[in-house]
Amino acid sequence: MSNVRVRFAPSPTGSLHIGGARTALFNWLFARHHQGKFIIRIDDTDLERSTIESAQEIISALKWLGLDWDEGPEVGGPYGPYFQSERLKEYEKAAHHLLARGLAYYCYCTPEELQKRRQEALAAGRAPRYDGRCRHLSREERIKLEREGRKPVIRFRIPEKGTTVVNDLIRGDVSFDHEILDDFIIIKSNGIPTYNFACVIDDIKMKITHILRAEEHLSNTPRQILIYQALEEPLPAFAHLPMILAPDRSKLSKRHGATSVEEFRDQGYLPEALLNYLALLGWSPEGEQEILSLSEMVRQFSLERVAKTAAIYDIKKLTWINGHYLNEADLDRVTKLAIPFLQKRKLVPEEISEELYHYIKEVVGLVRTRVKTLEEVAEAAEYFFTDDFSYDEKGVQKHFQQPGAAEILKAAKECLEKLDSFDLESVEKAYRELSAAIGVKTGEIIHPTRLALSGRTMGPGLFEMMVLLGKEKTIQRLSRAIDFISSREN
RNA sequence: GGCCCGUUGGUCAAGUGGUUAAGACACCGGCCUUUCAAGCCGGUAACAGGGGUUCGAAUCCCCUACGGGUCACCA
Repeated sequence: MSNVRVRFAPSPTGSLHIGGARTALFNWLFARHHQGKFIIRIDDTDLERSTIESAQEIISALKWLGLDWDEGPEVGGPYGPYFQSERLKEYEKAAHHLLARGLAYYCYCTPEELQKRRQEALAAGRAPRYDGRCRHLSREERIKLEREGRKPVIRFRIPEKGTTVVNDLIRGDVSFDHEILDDFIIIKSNGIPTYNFACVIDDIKMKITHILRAEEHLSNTPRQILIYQALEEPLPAFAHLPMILAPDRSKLSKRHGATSVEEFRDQGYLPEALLNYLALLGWSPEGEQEILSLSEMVRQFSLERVAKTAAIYDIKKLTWINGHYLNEADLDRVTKLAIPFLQKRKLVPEEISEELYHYIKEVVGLVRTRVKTLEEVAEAAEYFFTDDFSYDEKGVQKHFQQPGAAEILKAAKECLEKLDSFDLESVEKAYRELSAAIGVKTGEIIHPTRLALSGRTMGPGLFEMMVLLGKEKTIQRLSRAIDFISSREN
């Protein structure tokens, strides 16, 4: 029995980013490895930017990935609610506790004033810190400011001297001098707590034992530690995960292509592939095996093998891993996953009959070995569902514009027409015999035939393709190619 | 700018004082083959720079450079 309790606490201001997904994954792996609890909490204290749609989107992305949680939205739990916006009383209580003990105070500076001072400080080359001017306001001064109509915020009083050390499980001890910390806001003028405060209160209330989050939070940590101390609460362990960067080493953003879990899903990536790839960004398994199932990752996961270095994400490797899983996965599952992609291209109807399903399944089985995403499956499968395709121009030059090309196709067509059964063996046998009979290499029949049937120079094995397409379609497409060649010649 | 973190091939990365400095993706070549993939075999390619410490440093210390994070009534 383990008492490990970790949480993933996204703010619902957008979709689930792959960085966030990686953080969620590491927390999940850590919890499962230690047989602890994985908790989801929605940090929605930013009233302007938080949306319920975003929260739902993040939750559904997590579900799609298969990262299940023991406590949180939808499942509840003993330490709820799991939306910060529903826990306002808790923060208020804690803030007043600090206020009463002189560890926090009201500040009446307006955002405009603060902004101005910040800019002045920056321009003068000074650190843009809060100057502490409301630190020692008398009762009279406060009343006066309030009469001016100012709504105060509550600030936390940073101890003047000393340093706070963050004992990071990944980075070791990191110390921060209190001189660089300023009295930060814990409750905004609208009564809502800020992140640094709310998350500490919740982590305490939810009995979180380990905080695994992205490195961008490292410099917030001393402030949070000071709050734990002011509240006389034990500290959780901290571990700051390396960032995930775009190929140009900048922060990942839309201009770098897909960044959200949802987008990867829509481009035809499989959840297990994304998870496997994400696990490898910042963590490494002990052996040389990089293709790992979720349970294998759980077994092996350890913070000791998490890197300190920011990682640049590489879509090529993700795609390679996806290709692997695409081929390993159960064919029925892949078929079902591929259908929406075919529908998007209007290759199959909304309603799929059983007969059509079986055809699709065969097509998917044939093309998936040579592509890496579901999107590519649909692309590669196109000509199995429509006659409306054109011939690859290079292919035409290479295979149709050779002397005798039309004759070869004509001979092929006639030879296929005579076939009683149109299965793999008979079709292949017919072609081999034909090539011997007319004295050309098999390839000289195969290549133009492939182009005639698919419009492409590459694809699945020709005989499989012919059989799947069926005798009628095969002959029809050969005729079309023969006509095409003669129209070009004239 | 202050503070903090980091720096091993193009990318992910192993490595914790003595290694021919792993492995994977990508790239290149070969084999296989009806094409393209896959698969198999092989190849190119790295310890940011400079000082120390040490018999010996990718590994420890310092400096420089570079990259990233943070400094909000955002999280």
